[in-house]
Amino acid sequence: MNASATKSVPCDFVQQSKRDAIIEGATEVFLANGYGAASMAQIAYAAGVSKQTVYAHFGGKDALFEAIIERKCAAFMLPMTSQCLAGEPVRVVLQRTAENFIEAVFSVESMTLYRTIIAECARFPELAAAFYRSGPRVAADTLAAYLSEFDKRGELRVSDPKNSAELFFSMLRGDLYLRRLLEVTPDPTSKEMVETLARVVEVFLAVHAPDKASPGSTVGTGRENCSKYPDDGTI
Amino acid sequence: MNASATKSVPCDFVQQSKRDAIIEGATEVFLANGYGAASMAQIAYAAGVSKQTVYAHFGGKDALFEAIIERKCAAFMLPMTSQCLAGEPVRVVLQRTAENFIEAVFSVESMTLYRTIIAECARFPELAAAFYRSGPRVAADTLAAYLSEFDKRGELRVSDPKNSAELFFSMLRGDLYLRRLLEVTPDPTSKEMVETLARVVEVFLAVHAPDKASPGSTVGTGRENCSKYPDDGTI
DNA sequence: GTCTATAAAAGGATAGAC
DNA sequence: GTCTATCCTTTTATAGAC
Repeated sequence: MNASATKSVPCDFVQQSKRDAIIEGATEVFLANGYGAASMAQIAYAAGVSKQTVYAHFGGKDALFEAIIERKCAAFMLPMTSQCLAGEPVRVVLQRTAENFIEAVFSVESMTLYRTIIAECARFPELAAAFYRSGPRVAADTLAAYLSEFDKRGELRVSDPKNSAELFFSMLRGDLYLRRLLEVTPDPTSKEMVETLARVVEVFLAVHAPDKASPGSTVGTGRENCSKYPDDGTI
Repeated sequence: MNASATKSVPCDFVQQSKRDAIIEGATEVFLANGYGAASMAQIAYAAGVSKQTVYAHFGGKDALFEAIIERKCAAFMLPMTSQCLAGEPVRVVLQRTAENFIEAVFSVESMTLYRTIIAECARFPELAAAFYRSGPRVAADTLAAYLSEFDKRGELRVSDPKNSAELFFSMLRGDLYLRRLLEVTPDPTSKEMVETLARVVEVFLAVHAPDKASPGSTVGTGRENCSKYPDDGTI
């Protein structure tokens, strides 16, 4: 009946639990500064707790970083997977997929997460793998499944759905993604992104039109001797 | 006549100068560990000099890092620019450009440089910009110039050479680049890269065939209402 | 110019009180 | 569980001898 319970927090406008506060603060600090430049003192301050509380909950800096990044990776593709496009016509599927992809991938938060993971992929290889699986991989697999359907129904000609899906997302990233990742001016405008998106959809549809040969098949028209390497299939 | 000269190095199998040794050692350590995890002591040891010598030559860690990365950026695109392709037929230009690009960009050294720059692009924004200008930008501009020529001669239909060049390199990077950047298994094989390269050239040629509408032009076939956003050209 | 030795600070992790 | 105070290591940067 009294307030002597060990786990209740009397003041309720603050964080529900210290643990959540730590997660929030650590996310902010790690994504802003990267792993190396983020200090435990800084994280504790941002969370409004003492350093020792951070250690009590997460053990150490490495474990905390892994928990934070894994959490972010899991939430990364929500905009992509929240919408079911089954039954929609080809163009709608491509357009919406592209929009969802851009929304998920071009956001400031995603770019920061991506930079952080790349920066630490030597020290935390498992995080990089988790990111790849929960992000680009699931996006490509999802689109590939749609493409297979369209191929079966004869609405597209897609001999290798996985490859074609990857091609779609590669085109979508394009130079805009690089510029945004490196924070190079001029930063891509919303107009540029919409134009790129539209062009990518058009190119993709043109390449996979049902009456054409699929890009997966080898087209043998004059491909001889263009390489500077010997013709043994390697580089 | 004696060895009292202040600048000569009697033993000639070692580095010609301490400065070169520092550059070499710092490059190695910075690219292996990143900016934060690299220590000046480590760099001095790798260079075979004392810490103070490093400070005497470069002033501090920041200035040393900038010098090292700028140097690497300048040398980054040598494989791409060392070969002149003027006068070659379309397919040869595309194939060679793609091979040179992959050679320059997929090398272990390039990937490491790229990771390091991304990791520090908040702290050293000018380095990121220098990388972009000396790498992706010059590659796209070079290809765009060739594409303009082919368009004039009627061998391709390229309404926006810059955009098409960027599309070409975007397709070329593709999922393979992402996997290599994140060091995700399975690492792309040489065979995969050659196949991707061939497919990209085919797709690019198909999309820019002289008898077809260029992907830059808006194709008005059924593009209405596919977006989930209002139709005002923004996201 | 180059080295050895040292100063000065910051960061990760822990001990012990409550 | 949480906090304050502290330990120990590492790191950047500099002083002074040769």
